[in-house]
Amino acid sequence: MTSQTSARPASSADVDDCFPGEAGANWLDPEQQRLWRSYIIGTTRLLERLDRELREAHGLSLPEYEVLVRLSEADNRSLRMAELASSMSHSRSRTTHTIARMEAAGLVERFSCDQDGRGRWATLSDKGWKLLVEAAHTHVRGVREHLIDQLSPSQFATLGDAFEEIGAHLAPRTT
Amino acid sequence: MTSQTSARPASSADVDDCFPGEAGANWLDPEQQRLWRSYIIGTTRLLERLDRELREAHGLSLPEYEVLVRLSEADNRSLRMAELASSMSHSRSRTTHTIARMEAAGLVERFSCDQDGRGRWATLSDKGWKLLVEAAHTHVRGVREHLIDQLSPSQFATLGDAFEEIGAHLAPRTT
DNA sequence: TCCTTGTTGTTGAGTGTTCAACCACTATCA
DNA sequence: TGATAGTGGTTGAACACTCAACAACAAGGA
Repeated sequence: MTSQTSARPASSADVDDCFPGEAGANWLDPEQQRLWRSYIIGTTRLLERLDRELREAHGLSLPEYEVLVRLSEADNRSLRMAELASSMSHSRSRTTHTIARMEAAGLVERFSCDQDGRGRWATLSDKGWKLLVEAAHTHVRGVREHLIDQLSPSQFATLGDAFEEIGAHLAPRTT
Repeated sequence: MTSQTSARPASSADVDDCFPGEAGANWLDPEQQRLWRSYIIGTTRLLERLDRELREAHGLSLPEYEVLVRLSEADNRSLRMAELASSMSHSRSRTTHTIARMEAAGLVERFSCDQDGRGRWATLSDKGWKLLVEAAHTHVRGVREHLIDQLSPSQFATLGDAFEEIGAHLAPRTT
């Protein structure tokens, strides 16, 4: 294993020579670096694991699962493509491709929109609903086991609230 | 915008009929659902933003930047491929592809290993070092602006420690 | 020595995402 | 009504990642 520092390009002796006069460059201190790196590694592993478990048990990726969840919550189990995209913070293009695949798999259907000739509805099919009902067990168990059960309730609450603020601060994309 | 619930497949009236006798299925409660979804959205936006800022300013993705950081910290600015992979929790295959691209761009070099005929060293080139020195400013500014400055110090510390535990609990892959 | 097993790293095919361009349509303003 | 700008959604190519298979070598025992 390697050392746990980061962000500042290096820690060896000759480094200061390579950042001449940049003492005021406001680097992360070692503790901040450690926390940041823990976050990156932890998130990488967590999302990878949840994705893998869904795939192996149900042939569903984590983003696909999220699509099913959002459609299931919507009126008539339907959402406009743009709504669906922004609710997940995905690009329109990505959403189109994802829904196209899921439609080919029979999990969702698409319908043109009467009120707005440009729009399209994505609707959860019965097959999609049934798959969601099954996959939800796997997903929830994973979130508990790998995330919630690893933390104290207050840790988990702090974590969620923190990302609430972070997400709110980062304006949604428009691509 | 849509409602903020999740994980449990739906919230409409007929849902309980669809989960017969599963009151004991241990779903996430509404607050847990909210926290979980905040995390997913926040993380999606944060990583996407940091990646975009690096790309636009330096033509470098966030994973590529992390490669540069790790190599810069290592003795002789070099790491074995497997070490590099595991330090980022990436697969060997992914690391091979990433390094191949970065080698083509002149940012790293690869050398066979004398002690172990199977092994290879990835080494940071001068060009890679120079790019890292530049990109570090962008990256650190982004981490501060979008993450650290949005949180209190104790929130940030809690977040980092939480993911330390989460990451530790999830065994590294072997693929 | 030979055989077996495990490790390191690469490869190419398949899959998912991004990006830029585009068409169809709506909204606004004159 | 016509012109213009903006929005919703799709497309295809380029790019990044996963997965399974593989080649080369190491390690250890018979």
